[in-house]
Amino acid sequence: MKVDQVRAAGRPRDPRIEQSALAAVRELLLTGGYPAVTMAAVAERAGTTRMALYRRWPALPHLVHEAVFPDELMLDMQLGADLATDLAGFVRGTRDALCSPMAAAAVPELLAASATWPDLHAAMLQRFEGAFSALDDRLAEAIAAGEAHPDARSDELLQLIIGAVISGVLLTPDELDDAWVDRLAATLHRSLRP
Amino acid sequence: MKVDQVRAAGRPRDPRIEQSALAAVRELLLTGGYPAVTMAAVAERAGTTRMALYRRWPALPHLVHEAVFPDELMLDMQLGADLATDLAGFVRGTRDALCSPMAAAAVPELLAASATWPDLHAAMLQRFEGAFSALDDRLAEAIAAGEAHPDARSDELLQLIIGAVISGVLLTPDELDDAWVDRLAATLHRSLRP
DNA sequence: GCATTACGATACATTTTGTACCGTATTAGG
DNA sequence: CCTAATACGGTACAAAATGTATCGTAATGC
Repeated sequence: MKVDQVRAAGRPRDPRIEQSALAAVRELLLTGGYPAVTMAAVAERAGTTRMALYRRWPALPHLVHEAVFPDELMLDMQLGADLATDLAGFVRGTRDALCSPMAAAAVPELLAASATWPDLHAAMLQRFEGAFSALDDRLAEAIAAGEAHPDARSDELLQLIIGAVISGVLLTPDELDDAWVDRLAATLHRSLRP
Repeated sequence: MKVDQVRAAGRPRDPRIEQSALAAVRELLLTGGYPAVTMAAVAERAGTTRMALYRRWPALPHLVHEAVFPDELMLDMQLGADLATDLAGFVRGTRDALCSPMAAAAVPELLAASATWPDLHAAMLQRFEGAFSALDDRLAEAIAAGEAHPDARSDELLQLIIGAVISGVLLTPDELDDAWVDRLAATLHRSLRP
């Protein structure tokens, strides 16, 4: 999958700087929230300079995004149960990914920054690709089994799940407990009935 | 409703400054997006100084919020039809309020700023109070008429509507047409069936 | 008249960003 | 070995934005 990069001439980048910078962002997010994350603060805590950061990321939101969402989302879901259980798993995974203290501190600013940097917008969407295809497969399976009505759309379902989590974390962040997850999953399940 | 303010001593504030400042924010939002809205730019376009703005609003997001959402939301909904139609009206009104060019430019930044200013968070929630109580009444009516199942919750329904619109405007802002509204309303209607 | 507040204008410190150097270090390739 | 290319740390600088302060003047209530 990963192509061999053409070995660039000149001194190679120190790989430890990238790791220490990402770690510094995570620590700053948890201790001081997004306002504490500045290029200067990250560089100082990572033991390097702002120039080394500008070489690696075009702007602060890209660095924050990579620190908070280094991989695809919701890889730990256990699908294969009945539809209601799998839906609850999707909702729980989405909530856990977007409502952790670190994500809650970063997500609103990342969403706002997406208006300025379209590539950041695309990068955030890309993190949901795996979840989306899994949801798409699971919904097709449910439709084939007669457990969901044929007009149900996985993109609309994903939009409802993500939207409920986002509006929840933005508007009522203290109420997103497991009972909330189960209620939302039950509602979505009802919306899929044939 | 409005209490007579105790007439403060000293020179009264020029009411035209407040109006011209709010108008300046709206113009700047439409022409240059949120990055173009700064205290200096607003003051210059409004024909006043930054000091006059700082006297009226504690920070820029409060000024933007008042410019974009001066009143309660969705006062133009026509309820009283069947549940499916009224749900579509709710969804359409929410979409129109949050997806206008001005709102789309301001909402993400306002949501991010809510983390810093809790009063801004409360002010945004307050704009939905009228819509929430209307939705609450309409849902209670539907439950009484047997059109919705008794466990349906209006707060969860509102969260789904707002969330779908927000995730839509953040993730796929070009697909929120009337067909999208109708599909979402139909899905929500299905989720409410007894 | 006096106290109080608003206004326009200006000034100042602070923070953050983005860019630009400099000398030094590390690598690839001739 | 020598050169080109790039990274690194350190520093410097300009620009923008925020927040606070000051000054003389204007408007209002008591």
